[in-house]
Amino acid sequence: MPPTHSSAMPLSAPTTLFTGLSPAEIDRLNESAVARQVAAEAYLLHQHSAARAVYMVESGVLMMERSSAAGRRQVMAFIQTGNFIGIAQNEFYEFSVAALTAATVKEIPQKTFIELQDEIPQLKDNVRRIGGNILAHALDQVFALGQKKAHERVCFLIQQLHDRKGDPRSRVVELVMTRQDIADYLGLTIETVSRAFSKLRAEGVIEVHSAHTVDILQPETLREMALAE
Amino acid sequence: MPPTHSSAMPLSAPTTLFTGLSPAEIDRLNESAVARQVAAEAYLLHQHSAARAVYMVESGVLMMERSSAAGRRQVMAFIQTGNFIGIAQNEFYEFSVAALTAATVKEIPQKTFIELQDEIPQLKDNVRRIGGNILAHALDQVFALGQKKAHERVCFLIQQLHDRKGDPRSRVVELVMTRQDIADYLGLTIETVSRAFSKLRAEGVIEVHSAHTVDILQPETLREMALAE
DNA sequence: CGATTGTTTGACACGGTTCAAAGTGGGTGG
DNA sequence: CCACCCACTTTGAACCGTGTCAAACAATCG
Repeated sequence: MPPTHSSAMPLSAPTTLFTGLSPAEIDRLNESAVARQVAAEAYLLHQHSAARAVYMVESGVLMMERSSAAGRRQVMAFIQTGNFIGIAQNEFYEFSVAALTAATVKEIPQKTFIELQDEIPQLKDNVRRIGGNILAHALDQVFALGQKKAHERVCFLIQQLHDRKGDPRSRVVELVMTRQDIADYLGLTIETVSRAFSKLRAEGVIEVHSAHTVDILQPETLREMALAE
Repeated sequence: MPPTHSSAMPLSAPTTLFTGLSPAEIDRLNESAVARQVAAEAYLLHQHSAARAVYMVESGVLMMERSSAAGRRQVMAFIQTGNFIGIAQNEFYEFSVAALTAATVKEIPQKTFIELQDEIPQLKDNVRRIGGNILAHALDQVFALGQKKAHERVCFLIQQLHDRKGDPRSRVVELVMTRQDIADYLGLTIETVSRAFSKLRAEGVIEVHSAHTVDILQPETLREMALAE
């Protein structure tokens, strides 16, 4: 049976670049990669700069954002261990990527990366799939911003962060980002985000331990609100 | 010099699957393709169905949409001649595609399409680029829904439709879709969209010939509003 | 322990939605 | 060909959710 909704179904086994690769192939990929450290608050890459590399996140949390000339900022994604950056780019990056925490990434030159795909068919498949997942994520966000109320968008984010953690039984979600980052991700203001958290707490859907840790008390309610059912 | 913003720069020569291909290669692609007619109002494909083919639009206008269990609908894109459908999909379509007008498309089985990319390197590049454009479109929409006011979103759509027409000097834009479609694309209601058109008309930015034809009177103002500068 | 930054809460204003009604246009049948 | 009808669009008025402005509160770091 097909999923009822893309975001309704956490990926059971998320595709990485290494999925299905032989040890030898994994080695080849790793040989082409250079480890890079990114300090908290620092930028990994900037909007409009030439897209020369793709990145795999090894640790830490980063944030993909886009700013207009007027200074309005939209956060496009929060990026965690196992996510990829720059896979579906043309010659220029369409966004900046900043580190929320100290992070380590592996950098592969775009040219090398494209060549490796010709030599490793399975890698090409993985890239295809990851590209599909990235687009699916963007479409989920379009739906959230276009159709959902403030508290539903907050549920959408909490659910998204929860789904990415391996264990579905865990009910604790860490919010590494600030309220401003959340607001800019969901197309809201700080105050509205804060009120949405308070409302969900008052309704008993979540518990807010600190501003950066929430407990999910009613997973089913959260999920419904996140999907806007 | 890099573009100031992805949507600020209409693609000078939009990439098609055929870009840079030899006549023989174009023939091979065409041999694998089956022409299909889609009647106005009919669906080309449905959300959650298995993604078995990719499509090139030859004529007509279609609409990509996603609906939630609650019946809320988000229009993801308006698709015109030269656009592609299903290029960046995984096993299931994440959206439905309906025809606004009678349309003709070429259908290529996904499997064949993937194999052809192995045999025609330039085709692989084209697919990469088209995939990048599709993601860029989605990111533009996220930005619009997250950061822009109603009248700016309407400018965003008008500008987008204008940029896709070949001739940048033409100041006429045809709106094939209904106000409801526009509303669902921009995350607004019919009434708000209608009021936004009236406001832009009152300000002299556009002229509304009929509900489905507008004249751009102040291209510069329109562009600024569309970009939210 | 104070200072600074980030978060929550409150009061009010505004933009967008909702509900209602009038206006417009295209198509059909008389 | 005109008149009617139906669907779509526009406009109006009241309401509500979110944004804005302001202040209290909490947490973090020196």
